[in-house]
Amino acid sequence: MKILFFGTSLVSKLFLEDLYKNNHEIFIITIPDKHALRGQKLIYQAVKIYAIKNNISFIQPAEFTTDIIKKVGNFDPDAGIAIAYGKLIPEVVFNIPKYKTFNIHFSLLPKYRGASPVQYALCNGEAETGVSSFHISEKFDTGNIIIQEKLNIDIRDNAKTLFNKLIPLGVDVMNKTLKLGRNALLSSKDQSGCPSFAPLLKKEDGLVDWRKSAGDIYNQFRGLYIWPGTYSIISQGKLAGKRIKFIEIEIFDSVSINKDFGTVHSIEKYNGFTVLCAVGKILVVKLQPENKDIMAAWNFVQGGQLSIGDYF
RNA sequence: CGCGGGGUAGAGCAGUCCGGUAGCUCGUCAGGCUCAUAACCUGAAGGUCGCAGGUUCAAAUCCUGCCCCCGCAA
Repeated sequence: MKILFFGTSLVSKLFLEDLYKNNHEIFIITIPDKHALRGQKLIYQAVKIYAIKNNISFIQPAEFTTDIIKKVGNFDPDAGIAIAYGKLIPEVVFNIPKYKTFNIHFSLLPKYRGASPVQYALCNGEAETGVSSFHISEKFDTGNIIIQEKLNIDIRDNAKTLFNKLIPLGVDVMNKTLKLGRNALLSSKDQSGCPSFAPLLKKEDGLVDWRKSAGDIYNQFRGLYIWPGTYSIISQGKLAGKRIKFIEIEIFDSVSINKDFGTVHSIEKYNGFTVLCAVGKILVVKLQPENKDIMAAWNFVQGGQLSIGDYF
């Protein structure tokens, strides 16, 4: 099949890989290159790197000019697939392919419409999520559902492990949807149920609120595991004012009711240290101080960086 | 030339301003104590203080150049 592929990130690259291996003829639309990390280096996104490596043709339009639209039309695609593309696709473009364009979304739509469905499902402590394929319409994530498959979320799952489960399922759903071809258009149904939203995450969403319960904080940690991560800022102690990123945490106790939430409560030999939450305690196992490498929380304590009684 | 922090024993840090025997908490090894231990006691090993120059009687510390790591911002 001739496939028009909209994608940018690592996740979309994994879908692209499957399409490429299945010998589809692919034309990629990905986002323009973005600025830099610490120095000023240009970063190529995963999809672009893969496209270059495998000599797949791609374009990086900043906007869909008539010229771009003409190019896409010349490719004459059978189907369009959008996965983590990162920009809104105008109707004139997503309607170009014969069977239109569908999207793979990692939630049971209409739940968790938006850019971060996996993360939000975890943050909310959901026990179940899934993958939906749907026809793209003008509004984000509102199109008609083609295929929907469920997946259980394990209590130990974090964003990384859950993505690892959802991606193969998503690839499967993508292939099934492709196989439907024109029939996908006929069989798709309106989204039913109460919609909820999972907007793009911001760095600040990673700030831990110790007034919450240990369970809620742990869910937040699971959800934001890959990005932006969870962090807190030391208010009182040797490193007052410094930011600490949490790399690995556990629920240490989920029942105690605490008044001095945010306080370092105990040092657990070799394991790390505990912090009081409004309800329960969190054990910090691995962390990354501002300007430092990732280290075991226990080692952090060894260096005298944090003591019992200090607080976030 | 975006802003900033850092490189000292296997780990995490102090010491650097104000040059003068390389220190702390752990780990490791040996011995002791103990029914026992990731507990306690005693002892030991382990460092070209990121690299290269310079100043000095003397440099982890002051000066110059370079390499590497990281946080933030975008």
